Amino acid sequence: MDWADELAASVDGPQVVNDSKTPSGTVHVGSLRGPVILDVIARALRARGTTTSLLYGVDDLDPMDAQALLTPDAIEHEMGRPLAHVPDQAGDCHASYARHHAQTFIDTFAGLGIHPDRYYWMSDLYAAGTVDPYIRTALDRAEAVRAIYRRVANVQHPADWHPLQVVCESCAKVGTTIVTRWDGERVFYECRPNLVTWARGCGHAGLVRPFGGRAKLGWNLEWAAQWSIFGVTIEPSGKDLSTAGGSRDRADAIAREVFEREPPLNVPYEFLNIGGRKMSTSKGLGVAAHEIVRVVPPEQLRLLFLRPRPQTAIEFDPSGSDAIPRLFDEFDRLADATAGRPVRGELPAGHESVFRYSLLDPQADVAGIAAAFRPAFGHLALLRQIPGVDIDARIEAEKGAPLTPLEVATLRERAAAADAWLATFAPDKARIAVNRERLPDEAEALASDQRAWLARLAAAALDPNGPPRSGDAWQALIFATATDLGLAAGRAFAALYLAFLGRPNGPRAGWLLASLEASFVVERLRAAAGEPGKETS
RNA sequence: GGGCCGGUAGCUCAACGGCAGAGCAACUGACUCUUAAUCAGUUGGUUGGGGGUUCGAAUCCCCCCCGGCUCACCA
Repeated sequence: MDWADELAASVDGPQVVNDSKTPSGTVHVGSLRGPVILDVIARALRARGTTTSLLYGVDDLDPMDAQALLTPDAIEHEMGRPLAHVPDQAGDCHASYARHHAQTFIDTFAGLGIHPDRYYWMSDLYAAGTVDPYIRTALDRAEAVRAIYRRVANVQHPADWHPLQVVCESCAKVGTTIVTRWDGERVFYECRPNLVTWARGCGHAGLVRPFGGRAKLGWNLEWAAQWSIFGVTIEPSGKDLSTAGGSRDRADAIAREVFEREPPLNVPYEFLNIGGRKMSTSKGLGVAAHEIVRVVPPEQLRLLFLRPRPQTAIEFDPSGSDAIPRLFDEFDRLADATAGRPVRGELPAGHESVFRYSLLDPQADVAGIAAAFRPAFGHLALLRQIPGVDIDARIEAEKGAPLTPLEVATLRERAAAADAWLATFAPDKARIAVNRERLPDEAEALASDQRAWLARLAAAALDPNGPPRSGDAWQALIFATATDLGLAAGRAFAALYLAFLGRPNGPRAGWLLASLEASFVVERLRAAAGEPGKETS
């Protein structure tokens, strides 16, 4: 964890770490990198004893622009209105659309162990008059703001443009209005039908005191105002904002030149790419966000996001790959190292921090958690596919002692994740399916000594006391018959897997056979041996 | 067009001025209850290309190639 600890070591004095988000819709997994980085920075600062507060803003006075999330008849009326004023479409008792969607990301953050000291709502700050001084300054210095836009972003606003949008007194929209005059107390604004493509203004014009929530600063100015209001010292931002001439450059310049305050330290971060492409559920590229959350538990997801340096793009391609099992393995390796168990291979720099920051609870008993027994994900995925396996008993046997409550919880979490993985991303080679219809084509590759042994096993299964009933019994019979014929155990097992699974390896064969009906097993053994199967009486 | 990130073993990545490494995969061997386990070992590299700085460059500088993201309207 070089990056967060280094960052924490590079700053002096109390720190205010901030981020904010527009509650316009659901949160997708790629967008969780920012909050994780934010949280890790705060934890790293606190680990050094730095007084730190972690803030998260809800930009709920931003205009509604997510058409897809509205009912068709609500689009004309709601598009362009402040999110805080749009009714909750879900109708589940939230005061507004903004409250509803903000709640989903607050819940998501909490699920990832991210608990800001305070959530603040821009609609509240505007209503309370907290933003008014910045509105006044921005209007007084509108020419300076326009100059910044020209210089920094090469954006040429009209000479009468002002960095403020009034909530229209007639139609209540904020996304459609433009301010063209400021007399020191009131602004003149127009609600234009065609100012933006995604919402239609009503044509109203008026003169209004733009304070107390009746108007909203432009995005870049609102950002800079937040910094001044809260004394923000560190604020990460995604590459979409951190690009040259982008929002962050503009907000930085506005902070310095208009609000006369040094902007916070930026920690630009890259995104999460799925298979080399930006994760996008809407385009059908990559993977739906909610699926990943089901397959990757919170602590592994934190690890995924915090292990690389923020400015490094994360390539994550869970589909048909071992990326997810590897993520679990890496987590377990870090746990082993933290617990003082021997670990193969190299460890990342500052691996203790990487593990500690991956945990949900910042106050967690790191040593105790690291020492806990964790079943390997790939192994668990295998066990989940074998019928009749008592997973709890099996894992407990592997540990060699009763599982603690924490270990049981980990096992449950991983078993669920393994099931979800097998149902979605797992490569075919990770899936075990007994081919019940017919002998797999791959069984043609069986050698004559293997076929002879399969016939022998089939015969042995029928005499003298009927087929084995347990995995142990099958396993014993497999070894006994193979030894009789002088067949190496490895070749015997390979023959079984080819006959039943169509592949040269598989799960513990005795238990696999025990999970199937004996008649089917015998029939298949004979078929694979080259004997007629159906005709056996 | 501007910006950012990346290109190192088959895959995922580390090394950030001092002998190019790990995990996984592959391959070899061991193991009579093991068969995706465990253990031991092996293979695998012109660090995208070219120049420069340096006693020494994957690492720093310049140019180029490739891949990706992002901005340029709004937030």
